[in-house]
Amino acid sequence: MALSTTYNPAQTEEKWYDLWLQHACFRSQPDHRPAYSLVIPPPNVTGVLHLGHMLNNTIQDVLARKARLDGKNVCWVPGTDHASIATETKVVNMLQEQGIKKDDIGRDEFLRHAWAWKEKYGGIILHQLKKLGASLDWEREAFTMSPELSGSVTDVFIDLYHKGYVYRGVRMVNWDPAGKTAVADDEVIFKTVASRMCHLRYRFVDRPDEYLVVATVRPETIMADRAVCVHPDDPRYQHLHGQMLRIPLTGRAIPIIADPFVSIDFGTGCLKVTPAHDPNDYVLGQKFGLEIVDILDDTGKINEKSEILVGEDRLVARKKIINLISEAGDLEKIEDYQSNVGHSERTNAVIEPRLSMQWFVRMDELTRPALEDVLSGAVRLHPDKFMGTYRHWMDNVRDWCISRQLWWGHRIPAWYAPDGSVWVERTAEEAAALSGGRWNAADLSQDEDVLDTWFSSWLWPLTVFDPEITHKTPAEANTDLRYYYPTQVLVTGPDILFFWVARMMMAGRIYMNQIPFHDVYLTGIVRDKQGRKMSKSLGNSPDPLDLIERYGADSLRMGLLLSSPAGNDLLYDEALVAQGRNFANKIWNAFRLIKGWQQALQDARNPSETPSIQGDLSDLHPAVEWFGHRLHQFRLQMESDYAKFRLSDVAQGLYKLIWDDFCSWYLEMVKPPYGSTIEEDVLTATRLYLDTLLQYLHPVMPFLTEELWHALDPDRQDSDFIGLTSLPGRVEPNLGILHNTGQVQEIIIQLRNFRNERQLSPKHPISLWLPGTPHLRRYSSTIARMAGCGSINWGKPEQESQCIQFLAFTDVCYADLGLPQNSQANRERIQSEIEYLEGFLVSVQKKLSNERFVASATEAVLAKERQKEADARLKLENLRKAIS
RNA sequence: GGGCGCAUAGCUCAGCCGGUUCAGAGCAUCUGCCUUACAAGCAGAGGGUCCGCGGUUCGAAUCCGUGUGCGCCCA
Repeated sequence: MALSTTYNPAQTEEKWYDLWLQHACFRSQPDHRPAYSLVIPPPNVTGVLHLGHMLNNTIQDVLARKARLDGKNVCWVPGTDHASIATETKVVNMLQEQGIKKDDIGRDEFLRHAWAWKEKYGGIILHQLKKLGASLDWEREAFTMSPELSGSVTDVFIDLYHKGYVYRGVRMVNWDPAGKTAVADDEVIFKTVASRMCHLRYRFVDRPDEYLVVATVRPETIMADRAVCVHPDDPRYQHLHGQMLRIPLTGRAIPIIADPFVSIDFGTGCLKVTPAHDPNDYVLGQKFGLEIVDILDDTGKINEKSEILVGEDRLVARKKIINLISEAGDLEKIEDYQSNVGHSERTNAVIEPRLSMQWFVRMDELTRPALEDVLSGAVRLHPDKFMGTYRHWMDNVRDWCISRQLWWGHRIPAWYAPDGSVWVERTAEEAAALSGGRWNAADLSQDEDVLDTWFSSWLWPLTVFDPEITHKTPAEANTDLRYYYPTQVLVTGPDILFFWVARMMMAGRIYMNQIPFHDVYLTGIVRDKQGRKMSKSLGNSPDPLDLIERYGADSLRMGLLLSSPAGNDLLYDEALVAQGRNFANKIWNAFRLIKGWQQALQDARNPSETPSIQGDLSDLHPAVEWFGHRLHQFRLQMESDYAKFRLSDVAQGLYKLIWDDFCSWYLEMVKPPYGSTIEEDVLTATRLYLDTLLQYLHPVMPFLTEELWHALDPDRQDSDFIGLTSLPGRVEPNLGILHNTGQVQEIIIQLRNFRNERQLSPKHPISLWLPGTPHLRRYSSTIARMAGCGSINWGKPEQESQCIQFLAFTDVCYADLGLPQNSQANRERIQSEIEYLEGFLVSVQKKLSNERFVASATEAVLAKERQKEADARLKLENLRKAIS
């Protein structure tokens, strides 16, 4: 059977994923093994699969598969998020295309449409992750609005209400006049917009010829002004405190107040205070007991309280009022101005700060443990540079507005009686009961609003395991939750560190009195080569499924991982995926080579049945012994990288271990001379090494490794899986052996270099003189073959002047290139090396003779310096001997 | 305006507790190779005043201050 020279991922990937599912490889149930659990950040049901998902889920899959190889009971929970506002917008738009308006069909009918939409499109993005190889436990798939999870959201609202954490109050919220809903702070996008700064004259009540000039970009709100504020230290206005001004047009009298909030040098130093329409003004209003007058309705139109321009949209009113003020002679001037204006993430409407009755969660007490868990290291952020930002946010957190004027979501379980009293319970009946018989269920009407989506997803790591935990004590948690909680690690983006991660920590403390995860791995954002975010409108986002089809999932995973240290943005370039593909191909060809050796051996005689090495390892090719220790050494490094979540280093390490150490060195070293077959024990060792490499690589490239692991040993059945094997124990490498082979490599590299410099053909024979150390003698035929040496001799050549000398570590070697030797040039080369070493030696000795250095440096540093000194001395001695 | 972070080879980055055989990796570039696994490959090479300035230190890419530039979050 001739194997293709290139690896074909398409043929293998689907086969293995199906087999993995058939044999429930990713299924997890509590047992005696240690648990390793992680919950997927649930993608929105409206989401479109993009490279960010690929990166995020590759990382999770790598961690999950590595934990399986470590013998852990791995449970990776899949699921989706109902994404209240995004989904509602989508469904509204869909209905609009059919000529249906949300308000015409009513809540129940609308929700029927929404559920139908969710059933049709909701799971697509999640299940596309199968193509990536994601080892999720599909039997645990969850949805934030499933009956079970919805029940817990309602419970939490009721519970926190009765505990006093949830309250209803008038607050300044971000009002989206197009969506007619309050939106959260994080759903507001600030854009720089060209606007106009209007300087208006506010005339004094008792002397209409005099006025103060107030600068504002929102002249349409002057009717709601209730004061003009100046800085108490501003000398221009100090004598005016307490005097009265008239608002232009309406003529209403308002006081001049003084507060240090106002910046003296901004505008004219006079700030109009509009408590109903600006968050800062609201605070001032509270402080000074100002009346709150809201002149906008919920669609952003001016209402009757304004007295003028009633019914106009606020943006239209702004233009009109400028003319009116100008006609009244109260317009001082207009300047162009750049202002930051909040826009709704969903509708793009200009956000209005607006006072309204909303539900809130009091945050002060809840943030404290969530902050302490991070500061104490109970929850570790990777990379930890985000701790500063995290702390700042937690120290300045405001109460959380959790009500949304939408239908798609968890409806707030609050019931209003005709007298306006509120009863918070699951059903109208329970609410009536709570009222102590004052009201019947029929008297009560439920709150029209739904809860913020984060108010459900903050329960995610709890309720995917036990949806009833919210009305139980931690000790009463079900087996799953007790076994899997806290989860090991959460992989998500830093942009939702607060909105989601911090809140999960709060919920975890409340309901399990435990952190929800030990580690938080924050991924970067995938950007294009120019550093721009991937976006649909730019069209710079490649289709991940198309990439998988063309390059294979393994290649995509490897490519993404190679270039994405934790927390750093990833500048995506298709060349990365191609690099992954080339790597897959490299391994494939290494496999072909070994398979070829095996075939040749089989043709010659029957290979042994059991893959175990018969003789003493040291009798075999020295490279066999070396690579074993190289694997041990790598293993320790890999474990340390995993422990520090340095997955990019894991991937890079594997890349170099396989490409350089295994393919370029090991396989070339043990390659049998042309025409002869390989030694059986060497072949066996090589197959075992490849087996181990496949195991190490499996978390990163699951499909390829599964395929080759089976192909390498025909005894393996379709029901055996590399992902279910266990990594071997860790062994300390023998550094002496690694050092010795390193010297061999050094010699070969130097000779290749001489050859390249002089443009000598690989066939051009070189004679070599090496120190007769045992390891060099064992490697002599290998060196001869790999460096293209006709002969290898020991010691010093007789015809020294014919040769060039070079250092391999501390030993001097001689090579006769068979060319007329320019001994002068050679001498100079050695001489300059000696000079460098002498300089180096002096600097080391200076250090070692410096009392302050010896006194303050650690023992390890001192030992290192002494070793440097000894090495340099030895080299110098050898070099001087060589040219004397 | 406030807070946080970043600035190392053409590009993307690594350099942990300060110690000079550590200035490194991958990619890209250049040179030579169709060498019996792989041209999606093989063998080599070049390339950096570690953003500027000042300080601490026996010693600074690494610590401190400051300036500049960039990014993110908040107002």
